[in-house]
Amino acid sequence: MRSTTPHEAVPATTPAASLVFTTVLSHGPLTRAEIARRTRLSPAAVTKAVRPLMEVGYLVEDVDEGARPALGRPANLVRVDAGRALFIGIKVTGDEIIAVLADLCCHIRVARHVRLTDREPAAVLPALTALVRELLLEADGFGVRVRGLGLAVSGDVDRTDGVVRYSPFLEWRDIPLAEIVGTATGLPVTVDNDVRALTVAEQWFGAGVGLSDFALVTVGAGIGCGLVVHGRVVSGAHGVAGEIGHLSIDPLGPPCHCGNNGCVEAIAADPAILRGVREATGRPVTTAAEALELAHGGDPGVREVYARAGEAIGRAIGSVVNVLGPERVIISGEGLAAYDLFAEGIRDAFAASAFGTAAQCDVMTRPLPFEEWARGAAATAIQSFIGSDTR
Amino acid sequence: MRSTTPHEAVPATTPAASLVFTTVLSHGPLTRAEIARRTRLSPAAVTKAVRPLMEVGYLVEDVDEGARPALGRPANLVRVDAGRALFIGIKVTGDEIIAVLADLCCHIRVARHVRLTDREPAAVLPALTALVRELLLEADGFGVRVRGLGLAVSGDVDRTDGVVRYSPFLEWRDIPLAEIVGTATGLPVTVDNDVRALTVAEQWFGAGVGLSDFALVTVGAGIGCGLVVHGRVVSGAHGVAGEIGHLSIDPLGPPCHCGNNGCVEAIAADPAILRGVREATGRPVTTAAEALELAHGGDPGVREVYARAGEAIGRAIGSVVNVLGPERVIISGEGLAAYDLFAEGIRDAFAASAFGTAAQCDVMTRPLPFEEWARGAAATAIQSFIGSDTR
DNA sequence: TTCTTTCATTGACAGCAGAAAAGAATCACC
DNA sequence: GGTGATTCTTTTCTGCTGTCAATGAAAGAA
Repeated sequence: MRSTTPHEAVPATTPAASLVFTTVLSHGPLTRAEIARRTRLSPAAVTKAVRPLMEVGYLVEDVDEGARPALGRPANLVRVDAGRALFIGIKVTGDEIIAVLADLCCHIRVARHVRLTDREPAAVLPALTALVRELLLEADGFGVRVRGLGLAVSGDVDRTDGVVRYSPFLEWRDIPLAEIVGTATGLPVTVDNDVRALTVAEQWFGAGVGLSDFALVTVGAGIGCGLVVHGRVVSGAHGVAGEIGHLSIDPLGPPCHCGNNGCVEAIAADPAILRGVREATGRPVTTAAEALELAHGGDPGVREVYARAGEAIGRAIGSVVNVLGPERVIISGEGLAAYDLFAEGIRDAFAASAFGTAAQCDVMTRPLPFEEWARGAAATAIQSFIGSDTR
Repeated sequence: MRSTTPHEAVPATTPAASLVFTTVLSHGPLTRAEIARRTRLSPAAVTKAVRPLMEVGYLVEDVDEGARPALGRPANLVRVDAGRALFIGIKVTGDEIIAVLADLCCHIRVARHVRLTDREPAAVLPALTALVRELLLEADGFGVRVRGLGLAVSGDVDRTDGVVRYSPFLEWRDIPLAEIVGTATGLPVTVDNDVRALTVAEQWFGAGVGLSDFALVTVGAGIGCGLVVHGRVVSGAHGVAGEIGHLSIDPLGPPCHCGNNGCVEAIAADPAILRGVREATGRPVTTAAEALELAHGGDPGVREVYARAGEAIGRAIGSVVNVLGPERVIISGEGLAAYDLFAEGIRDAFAASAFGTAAQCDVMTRPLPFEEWARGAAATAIQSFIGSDTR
């Protein structure tokens, strides 16, 4: 969360103001009285927090007369003026850069992406800054300033100083990304791990709103997991957390690149599924779409591969639930396209492995458009802009 | 954390005072300047927080002139007057009650235990209150008041309202323990799960001091795990967390009473080890001590049983470390008596299953005297007395 | 002795949030 | 159409907390 340039008009200066702002941001239009109840602040404190935020335009009175009480004076709704500020979110993968321009409510206004031929920082960074400049022009078109830039990178990322410690896909080591991009663009930059960024988006604007403990499981090229405990995203003492992809499910299972056998990723990630499908059918299947087609065509061997994958995911979720007891698990990721094939395996394996009341945990799915990763990056920028406490 | 009676002289009334007090409590004698640095309060704030605490006697000036700076005015050390308050901690198991009288620094002054013949609440509660009265008399002997009573019970315990939801060992359901014992004894009562209580003790007075993320793994009749994330003990949305005993290590492993196969508890808990030893030797071994003797006698089959158990524990720890990335894992519990037999299995399995930098996690052991569980209960009472923020 | 360094305290001050009360806007009822 | 009840919102006042800046205190160094 390094800000390379000071931003002039931070919406929330005091803890109470920040609390009020984030409450309105996450819980839609609210009356002042409702804000007071939710935040446990006094009504007076809410009034005093809301006023300056309205003066600078981040909050507005909602004209819509939605919920009036059965009795008494009608309440005035307060909501965030989404268009008051814009943010850029960027996800850098090994072969492309996805960028979005998002508003204060993290709604995507513009999405762009460019393919990469070279993953060297020297090649990626110019493409990245060019993309940022493009989106800054778009923002000018809206007549709104961009107040922050969030970057999401897979791997070991130190969010506090904005350094990419090691990203296996990009083959980057110790790149001070926040500093580089900050000086190149003049924007306040946040850098975070991609799954954590997605978790932030879910926590503030998605299915994690209002929950203090939940897990986000992503299924796709890899198996990832973002965790929110006590209302805060878990980073781990050494920058690693949520590594459920390398939970070992079956000591006799297929070998994993990590050196173990039967890791979730070695059973349920795209490459593992493709290999399974090739072995089952003998055909040279190379894309997830092809494999999916075969499965939906009814090939029992292929369906069995997906069923096993679902079971592995379900057991991994069961492990997370047993360890942390979250309120909800959100399953997302590109692999969700095959969810109908996973579903039964996940459900059964989860039910079998979750212990006691932990099984009451709500397991749900959530589709993930490809710009969602970049939206997660934008969410971290918004979070930083608001000055929320992420210690 | 229900207090049934208000306590008259809470040491810390303001957040800053509570912070200062807990800092001094955990980090031994400190100079005011050092407190200011650690808490990031201003020196003035420290002075103003310390004074009232000294006036009521919870903090005292330490006469020992320990660390004087190389230059400048020598610093005065401040420390907690351990003897200024006493607390009772009680662990209730299926067949006995263990109780300790502990001072403010959670040092045990007196320990008692009584055996139980009946685990019905109607039989246990009178024995419990009698034990409390005994310890209150002991406290009178010290001339110090008992300021709180902590109870630790295994199973699903709601610490916020002090209700035992379900304790399998005791066969208790929905017992409002805090209320009952509070009215019977007139003391402020806290009730918590036993492993969480032990975790609190470790966090405040043990190997977890100063760490914001660590795990405590207990090995014995069962396999338990207490977690501290973001500086707070994890309770789980449904009151269940740290259930690593039912992580499934091997789908083909021995059946577990939870319905799954190959749970850690079905491999590494005392009953599983005893069964394994019986199968390996054909002898009617019924106690952990006997099994241990056979193993130390060199029986290779028995040693193999312990080695497998160690491996299961190591893999469970690996799972926790992969998911949460704690700074440290503390292994404790009665089963530690066999640690020499577990050690290699734990070490190897942990090293194999921990992914990436998570493997840097410090895994250590800590012996656990039988009163330690009761000490944990006392720690929760101290925490509640101090008014620490455990939300 | 005088300066430097560090620790500790003091008093003034600013800011935040709560309490209480007043004002505002509506409905229900007579 | 008044009047009262009810709920939302704001205002004013007040207390508390923690920071700031200045001061005092206690050593060693020059």
